[in-house]
Amino acid sequence: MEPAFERAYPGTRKARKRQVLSCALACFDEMGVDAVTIDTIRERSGSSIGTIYHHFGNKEGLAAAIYLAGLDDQQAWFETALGDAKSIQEAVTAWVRAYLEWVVANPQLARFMYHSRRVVAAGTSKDQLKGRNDKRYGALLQFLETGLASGKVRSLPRETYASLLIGQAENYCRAWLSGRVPTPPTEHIDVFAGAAWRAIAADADQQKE
Amino acid sequence: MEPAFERAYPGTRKARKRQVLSCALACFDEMGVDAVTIDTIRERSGSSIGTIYHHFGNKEGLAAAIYLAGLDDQQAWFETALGDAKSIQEAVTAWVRAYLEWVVANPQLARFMYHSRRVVAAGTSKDQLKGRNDKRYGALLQFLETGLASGKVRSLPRETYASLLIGQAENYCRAWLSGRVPTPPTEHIDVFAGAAWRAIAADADQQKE
DNA sequence: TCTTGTTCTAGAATAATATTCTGTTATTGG
DNA sequence: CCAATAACAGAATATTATTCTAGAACAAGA
Repeated sequence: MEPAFERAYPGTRKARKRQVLSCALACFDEMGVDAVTIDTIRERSGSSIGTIYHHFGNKEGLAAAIYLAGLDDQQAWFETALGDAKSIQEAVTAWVRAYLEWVVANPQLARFMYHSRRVVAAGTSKDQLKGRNDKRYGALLQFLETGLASGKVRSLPRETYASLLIGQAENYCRAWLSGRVPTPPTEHIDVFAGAAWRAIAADADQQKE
Repeated sequence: MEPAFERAYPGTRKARKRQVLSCALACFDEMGVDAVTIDTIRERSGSSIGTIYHHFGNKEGLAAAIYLAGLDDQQAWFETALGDAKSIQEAVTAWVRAYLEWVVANPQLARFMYHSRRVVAAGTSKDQLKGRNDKRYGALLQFLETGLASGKVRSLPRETYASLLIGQAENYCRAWLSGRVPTPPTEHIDVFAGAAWRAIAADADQQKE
């Protein structure tokens, strides 16, 4: 059972709900969201139509529940990641590492979330998503500000930093999850942490100290 | 009418087919693939159920036709992009520029393709997709080999180069297409071309000349 | 120009699927 | 123990995808 679902819906009372979530995720992952029928999920989870609709309202609600549980799990994962970082470079490395490790630890969920952001974004309030996202990036932003002030970080359009930091790693994770490359992202932590740092680091001769 | 569809299905005889493709893409883009019904597309395109199924077989076939037309259009776009590049750095810059410009020129198609790779990958033969992809990256690979030999390019795991080159730009394009950042990617060509080059460039003291 | 086979168009008929509804059974709080 | 609420189940209904049949437009050879 995925830790994300245990976290989102704990207790024996919610066991059936978790069971449905887990089976639905497996189905979505194997066949793609819109190829999966409610009846397939019902059969695989040993549940019933009524139960599924009671818990999730409709198919989109089911997808949204999976997505939001995944988002919360990621957030919890990241919250500990930056714990003891002393410098911006350490923070970036820890961040990239946490990103790659979460994907490798939750491949089905990661694949689903990459492909379904849109589905959920439509149904959920934007504020809710934005709030969670801010929390995810919050700690890193502090380091970034400091780094900018000290000249360690290259001055670039604000809106591009997130892409520069995580884009390469994300692209590789997508490739791995879809089988286009064989090596798990975690084996390239150094590569992607290094690339992220070089993407935002100032040139050597521009640093102040 | 999208150039991609004119290219894929030229001639007056295929006008209806293009019309359906274009309307379907607009519907998919506005409502998400699985929220769109065949009847919506029929109504919007002023066509008929029979016509749609005659041309595309089923809904997935319609999505696949859009995807493959987009892929061919991208490929044609890229084929001219590297034309007069003299060095690996110029090639990387031209490549990133072409990538960003295509996305900005074809936002609906780009959004659709980012979200539907999986849908199509299932239905289409992998060789077909791989062949097209190889062709897309082919010219750039030549430069990469040369750059590696001369020491201009950092030695890294082969499978990571593609992600290092295009990951940041792709991430920003996705963010722009989903409204999370306001500025069109083409206004940050320098940022992303520079980042791509720094991601794969060897450190100054490691170059041979 | 006719005619013959093919492609395109159309919409009614059917099949598959999502969702609602009604009733039953467990669980919790008082 | 007794409501009140949540969970569960599956039949009934509504929505949507797909198939089927048939006519219209078209291309190419006689």
